[in-house]
Amino acid sequence: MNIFLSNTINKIDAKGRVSIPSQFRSVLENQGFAGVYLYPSFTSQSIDGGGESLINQIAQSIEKMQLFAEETDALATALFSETYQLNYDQDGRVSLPESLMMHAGLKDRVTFAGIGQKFQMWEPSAFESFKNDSRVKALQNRDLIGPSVNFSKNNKVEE
Amino acid sequence: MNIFLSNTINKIDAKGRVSIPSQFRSVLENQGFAGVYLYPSFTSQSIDGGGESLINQIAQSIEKMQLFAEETDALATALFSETYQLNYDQDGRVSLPESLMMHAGLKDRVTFAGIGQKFQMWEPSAFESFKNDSRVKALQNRDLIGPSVNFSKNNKVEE
DNA sequence: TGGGTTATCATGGGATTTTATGGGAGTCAA
DNA sequence: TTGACTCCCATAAAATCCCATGATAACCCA
Repeated sequence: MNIFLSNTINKIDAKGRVSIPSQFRSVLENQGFAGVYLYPSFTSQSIDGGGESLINQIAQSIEKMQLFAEETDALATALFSETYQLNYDQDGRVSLPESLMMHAGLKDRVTFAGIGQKFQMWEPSAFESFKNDSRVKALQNRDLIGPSVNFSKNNKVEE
Repeated sequence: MNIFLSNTINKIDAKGRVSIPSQFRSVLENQGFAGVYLYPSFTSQSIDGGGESLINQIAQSIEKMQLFAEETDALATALFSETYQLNYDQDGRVSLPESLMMHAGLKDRVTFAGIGQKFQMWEPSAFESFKNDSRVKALQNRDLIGPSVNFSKNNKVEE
């Protein structure tokens, strides 16, 4: 598999360890190494995560921006200084940094949600409400997605 | 064959396994790998399914959008976090996630209905009533399809 | 054309493997 | 020492593999 899909809830144990879901690990390992990059989401109370290719994409888009040096630096600093590279052990577990736990309001359980190029980690009940809101927005914006996802209005090629 | 056609009812066994109809499997394998992508339909109480090409289309349209936009995350969450990639075993069976079973109201039997680029999975009796409605709408809108599909009284886009 | 033989397929169930998770023991630094 | 972090092993539950069966469909040949 090469994109992050589906969602699961895993436990954070007494030592602060969490298992990265096995399907996510196989995506990560396809990208090059047995670990994750995590940083606090800019837009929500969750943690964004991904592998080599996510980090490369972000680095590239920062380079491409035609900004004054200071602004680019500020963005890069904001992003990278809060980004952690965590290698998981042979059981597939990492221990989360305090600041990320805080940002997402995590206690003893965490929802891993695959969203394609990256995944997010949420406090489970917070994720539930976000998901419901997302579904509503997606329905409103379904034209953006394109004709291929036949998720359409009057549809019906059916029979 | 490269599109999904016709419909069959298969059993969900005690372990929660279902056989993907063999004709569907051959479509899927033509697309690259021995598995399905499943997600809850946005518009009905059913499960949408397809192969590589369906998921690639979805992924591409989302990639085209901007990386940090809030809307993009919401859209990607709505689509991907509820999408499951299930590789079927050598008998052609998958086990369905709880949340999909719930969404479609499945118990011990499921109707697979081919609708071209993708297929749907329905609780059998729910599918029956949906099919009847669809046929009425399809007849009303048959001009939309174009002259090439001669989709006359005895219908059948099939074959 | 009809009848019998072969494949193919959906399904049941036992055996094996994977996965998430708990906890012990070792390492290193303050 | 104490705490943070590994590495390693144990376990239970879930997913997957593998084999057997019956039913149906496809095939073949007189």
